Amino acid sequence: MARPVLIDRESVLVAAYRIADEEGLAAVTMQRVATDLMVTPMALYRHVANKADLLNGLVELLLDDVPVPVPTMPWRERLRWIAESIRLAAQAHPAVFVLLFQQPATIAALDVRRAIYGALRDGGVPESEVARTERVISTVILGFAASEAGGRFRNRPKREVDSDFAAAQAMVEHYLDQMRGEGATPTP
Amino acid sequence: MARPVLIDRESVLVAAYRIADEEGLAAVTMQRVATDLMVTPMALYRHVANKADLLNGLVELLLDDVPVPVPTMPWRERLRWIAESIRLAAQAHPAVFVLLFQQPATIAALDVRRAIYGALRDGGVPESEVARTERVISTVILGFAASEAGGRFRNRPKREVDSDFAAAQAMVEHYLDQMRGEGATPTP
DNA sequence: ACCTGAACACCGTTCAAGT
DNA sequence: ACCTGAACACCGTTCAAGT
Repeated sequence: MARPVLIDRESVLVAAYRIADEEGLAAVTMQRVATDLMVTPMALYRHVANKADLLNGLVELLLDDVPVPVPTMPWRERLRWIAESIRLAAQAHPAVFVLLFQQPATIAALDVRRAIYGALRDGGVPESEVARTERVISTVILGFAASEAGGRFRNRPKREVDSDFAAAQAMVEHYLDQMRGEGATPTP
Repeated sequence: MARPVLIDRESVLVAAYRIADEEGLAAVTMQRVATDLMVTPMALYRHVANKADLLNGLVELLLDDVPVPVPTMPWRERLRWIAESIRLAAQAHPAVFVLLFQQPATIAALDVRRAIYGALRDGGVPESEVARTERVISTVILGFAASEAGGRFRNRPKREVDSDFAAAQAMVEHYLDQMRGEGATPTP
């Protein structure tokens, strides 16, 4: 009988993801991932091209963990939901999250970006300003989440960080109201 | 005669800084730094505690490269100057800049933070709001600069990134005007 | 097709030894 | 005090070989 398949790409990524979450990126080595899967390090190379490919896979896994809101939700709530989801993902997977900053924005988080576009359009942001507005507010939210994930706020009490996040969100919302133009309908 | 001293902490950091700038963080190894200084890798350990200490030293070097504005400058111009300086430092030293996100905000950039505090006070931000306002606007500017340094915008034309930065700055300035309160003096 | 054994060039770091 | 030689346990990655 043929030998059973021991691992596949997904099991490799999941094992690496768990190591990153529990012990940080430095603990994610080919040898360690292999050990956890009870194979030799060389077996991994049939499922990931190399270590860089493995790390890219982790970012994909992270983005799959960011829930996208249903389009029936009011647009403002959708944006708040996305911001909150990104922050929660950063808190749950800080090691992987910082890798997001090394990836082109056009590749990472396609679904999330589309959801933001939809909310901005429904909010009355002119089509010509939708793309830029998304880039600017995404940078603010990602910057905050990455600061938290990377440890920039590690010496600050949680309540303070929470209210800083609320302040950043308020800043974003005010910017948004400007982008919507003066003739836009008030907050739905 | 005594043998001449070959290296010191500063020469080690400067050599590593140059390698990081020219070839990225991955090229910064103890062996490579030692080779450039024409000593053995073990010689470095008399001047830096270990590799983590060396990387921390690079962040200090980076922050020394961020010029702080003179306090005679109008406060709004001081803030713009700082934001611009941070962005330029990120562009000049992208590899080292991303390390800033791994450091507590309280340790890194003490001088820069003090300069921002001063500008905010001169701008009429109430004392009780100075610290939080600094944290929020620093996060926006650092987030933008780190996005650029990390390559999140690498697929976008330079002009677009420049105008995104201007938009982010406008957002920050608007937030600031709110923090200054309604009775504050108009833009000096 | 999938995994292993052996091997390579590199890592960071230590310790005792030299000057 | 400062640097080196030798050594250690680890990296990522390749290639030929096994099943």
